[in-house]
Amino acid sequence: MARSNTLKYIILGLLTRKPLTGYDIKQTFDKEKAEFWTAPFSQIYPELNRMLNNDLISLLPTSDTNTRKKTYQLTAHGREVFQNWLQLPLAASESTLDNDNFILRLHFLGHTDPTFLKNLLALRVKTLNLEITQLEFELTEVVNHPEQYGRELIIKKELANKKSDVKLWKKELK
Amino acid sequence: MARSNTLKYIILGLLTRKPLTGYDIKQTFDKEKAEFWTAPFSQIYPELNRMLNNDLISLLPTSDTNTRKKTYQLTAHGREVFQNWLQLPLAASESTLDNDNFILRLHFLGHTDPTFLKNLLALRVKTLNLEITQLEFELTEVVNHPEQYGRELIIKKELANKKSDVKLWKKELK
DNA sequence: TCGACCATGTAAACTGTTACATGATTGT
DNA sequence: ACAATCATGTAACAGTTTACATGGTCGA
Repeated sequence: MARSNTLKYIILGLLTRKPLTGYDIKQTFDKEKAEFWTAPFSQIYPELNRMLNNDLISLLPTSDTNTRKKTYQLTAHGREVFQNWLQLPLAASESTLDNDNFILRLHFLGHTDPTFLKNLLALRVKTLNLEITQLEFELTEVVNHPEQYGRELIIKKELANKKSDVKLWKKELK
Repeated sequence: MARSNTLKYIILGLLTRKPLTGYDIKQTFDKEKAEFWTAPFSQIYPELNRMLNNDLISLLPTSDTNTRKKTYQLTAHGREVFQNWLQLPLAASESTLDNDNFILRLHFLGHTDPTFLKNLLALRVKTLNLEITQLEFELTEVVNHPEQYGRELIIKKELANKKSDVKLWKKELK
């Protein structure tokens, strides 16, 4: 996922909830990473400084002067950039939504915006159905090749996963 | 998956089937990528030259001198390196096998080595069960946080996927 | 002859990982 | 006093993507 600057948007997303330090952000990654993402300090701290320079975040003023701790909060600009990024996949007509971009956005949603959630789920279901059609086709091709038995198992796994996802999101859309 | 030099092993794996050019390898990626992997020419060609220098592959002698086409085949050394890489996750006791490393190895298996396939599947099932336990726990935590509704959905999706995988691999183990 | 596809590469920029470096705070 | 954890960073390296560059072959 090069060039998409994912880390920046994850940090923005985490800061929409509450102000955090770089250390807090790393803790959150370690706790939630299984379904999500991870990044080392050496990536987080430089990114925070870049974001500070770009006016996406600002230092939370603190009376505690004798500590090196830096707590960051979103600026108005940062909040706007994050909202635009959230909406991005829904902007283009005829668009699709891959799993990473879907998961990334879903992660930050609560119960507050059910319409947006439904749009996101609907677009993902549409994309999944396209992928399922393609995989069904690939399966018919590979069954004649016993030397690609491993690949056949992978396709079956992917099909089962995607069908399970469609079922889950459709349930949520009701 | 940095540092693990995945591309090298994928190329070795593809060449176990038959000799290929860099262009052929790219074609294979494009065709099989959905369940698998992708890489641009700018990554493939330099990698092939590195592998040639390391005696993992060699140029297939061809009478066709007036073409720039380069067809590569595995050397004995390359074949050995690939076999060692395949077995790697099974070597350590108390090891686990993440999805990427599992899929990567599974992709190259045919019907020829059912024992190895079963060992691989068994290790993956073991790992999946550990991950499922962890996700069940995270789910009990997140249900009290309506502001993390999106994350709750992600955990549910991951749980459904992993349980589906366990079912599929256990069926294959019988 | 012209466009699609075959065929191989280099350069620059970006993303991500590992190793290294430093020092403060908190609990036992 | 000592260990664990809090807290912030730099440097070097590895992997990946995008843009650029070049030329051959084959069918309509």
